[in-house]
Amino acid sequence: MDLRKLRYFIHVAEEGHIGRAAVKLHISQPPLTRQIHQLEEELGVTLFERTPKGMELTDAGQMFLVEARNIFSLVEQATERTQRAGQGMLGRIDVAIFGTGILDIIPKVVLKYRQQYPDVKVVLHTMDKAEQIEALRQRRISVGFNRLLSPLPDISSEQLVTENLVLAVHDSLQLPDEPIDFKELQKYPMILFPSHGRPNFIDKVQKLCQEAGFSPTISQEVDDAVTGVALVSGGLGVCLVPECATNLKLPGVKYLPLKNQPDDASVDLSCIYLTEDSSPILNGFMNVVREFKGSFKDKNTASPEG
Amino acid sequence: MDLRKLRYFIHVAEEGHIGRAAVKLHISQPPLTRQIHQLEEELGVTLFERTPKGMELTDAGQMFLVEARNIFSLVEQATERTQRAGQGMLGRIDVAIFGTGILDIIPKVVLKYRQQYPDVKVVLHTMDKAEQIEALRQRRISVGFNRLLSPLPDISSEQLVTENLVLAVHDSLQLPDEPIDFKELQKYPMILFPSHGRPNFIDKVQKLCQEAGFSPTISQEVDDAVTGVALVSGGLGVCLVPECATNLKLPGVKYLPLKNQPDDASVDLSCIYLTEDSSPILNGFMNVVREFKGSFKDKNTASPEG
DNA sequence: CCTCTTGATACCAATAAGGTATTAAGAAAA
DNA sequence: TTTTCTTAATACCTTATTGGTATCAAGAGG
Repeated sequence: MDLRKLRYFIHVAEEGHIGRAAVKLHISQPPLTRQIHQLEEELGVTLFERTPKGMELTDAGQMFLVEARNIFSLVEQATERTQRAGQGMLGRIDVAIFGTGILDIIPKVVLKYRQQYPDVKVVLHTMDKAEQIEALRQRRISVGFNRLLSPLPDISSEQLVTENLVLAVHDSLQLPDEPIDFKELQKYPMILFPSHGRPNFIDKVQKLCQEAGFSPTISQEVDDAVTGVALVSGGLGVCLVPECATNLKLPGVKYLPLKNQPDDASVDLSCIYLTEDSSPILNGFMNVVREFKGSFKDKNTASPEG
Repeated sequence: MDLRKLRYFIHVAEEGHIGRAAVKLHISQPPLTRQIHQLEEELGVTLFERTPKGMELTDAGQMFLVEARNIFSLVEQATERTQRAGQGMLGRIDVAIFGTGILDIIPKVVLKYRQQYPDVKVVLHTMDKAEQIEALRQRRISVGFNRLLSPLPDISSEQLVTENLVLAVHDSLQLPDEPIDFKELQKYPMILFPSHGRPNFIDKVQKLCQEAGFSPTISQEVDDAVTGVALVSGGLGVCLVPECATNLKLPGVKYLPLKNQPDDASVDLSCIYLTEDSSPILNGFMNVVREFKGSFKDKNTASPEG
């Protein structure tokens, strides 16, 4: 079987005439006759009734015509889909997400990517830092979002944005709606997160407090920012969170900007992927990510308080 | 594009190794390398990552692998279906039916055919004699069942069975459950059918009466046997019907055998088809029809009376 | 009966596929 | 690091397949 024979067969069937089909195929009549004969012999089926007027399809020939057209349409589809996959326009990308990124930045990136690449299926996985790196190396994911990354040889990291920190406080503390001095933090019990995946945001906060000259009173360690703010809402203390967490509204919780904080009182959000991964889908995704680089502070519509 | 290249690609993808794939394909490595390159060039897509360990599919390559397998499965299916169509095992046959044949013989033939050829779709059309002949010539049907056919050059006819005639009478006539003399018919008003498609059963009955030496009293002409027997049930007269019509039970109607009837007091049921039609599906159908030839008198389980 | 059409056949030329020998390059082992 | 092994890639030749030209056989229509 041969796609050439199928193409020839379709033309002969449609023309009902070997000569005319040969003209349309830009070949001469004898080789076309031969190809049709070979096809019939290969199938063991008579596809045409030969009449003095031309070639008429048999029942089996009519069936084969339908099938041959199906095959061609599938071949076309395969070509097109493969080419689109080669351009990163079609396929699937597995993305790992973590922490407060999902409250603002990641959804925007994914939404933009889906608009630009509607035929790529985006699958999101929640993983902590260590899981992301392992999953990248095992190719279970192609890209991950994370914070506070230490450099690795096989994994590239692109910083997406740097976010200021804000303080989640409870109304009962009766704090004014204005920036709060970083040193004031020592007055309040603090909720810290996440409890695993070091070096992490807990280490960062403790380092900042040290730089500011005090040691924080730790009320509670929790797994994630949402839980932390939930505890703030419950009156268990205050909680330092990245600015994007202000999208999280909980009863009695408001977010205060900081003043007089240490210079590095901010967290980055980075995108990580295997350095050697040159797949067009990852490439397309990273191009979208790069469009967002540094643009979040401006675009961020979150009001200073919850 | 070429099915050979697709086959080669699938093997290389499955082996992940050009050398081993070449062995399985019973060719040497260099031409296989070349074919894969040609395929990639044709698609404009890199299908494999070349590593020192072998060939690893890219995302696009993985997509193409799925598509290529689909194409092959479709090619196999096309081959098989066409071959079965060539053997009359797959396809469609349009059959015309008419009159009392549908009460016994035709359903049995169709049932048997469906058992032997389960993948051929049988489409039944109700047509009178003239319509059948026109439809045959226009290829709208492949075969028709009919009675009392006059020979035609382009249409072959095979007699399927010859049926005796029986008389449908109403209980109110108080006739005994035994054969009735043909000449008795002149005593009763007769219902005749069909009113069109001459030469037909009406002509046949009138000829028989003439041979028996009387002229029938015509109570009513109707379109078909079912209507005729329905009128018998209504007490409008008696009705000569083929034996198979005894399967038709209507209130107050019983069927009496005849005695002393003219020698040709019977009707044939024939199968007609285009003489030049040599399609395997018709051939298969006619083979089933021939199995039934002459077997109906024995098999017919109809009791002498309704 | 002749002519015109059709597809089929025979033979040659062009193209494409396959084979052998060899190379370049990266990984693994010394 | 160097050597050796593996891998796919390349160059060159041979074989097979495909297409072209000329011609034929067979029906249909005038």
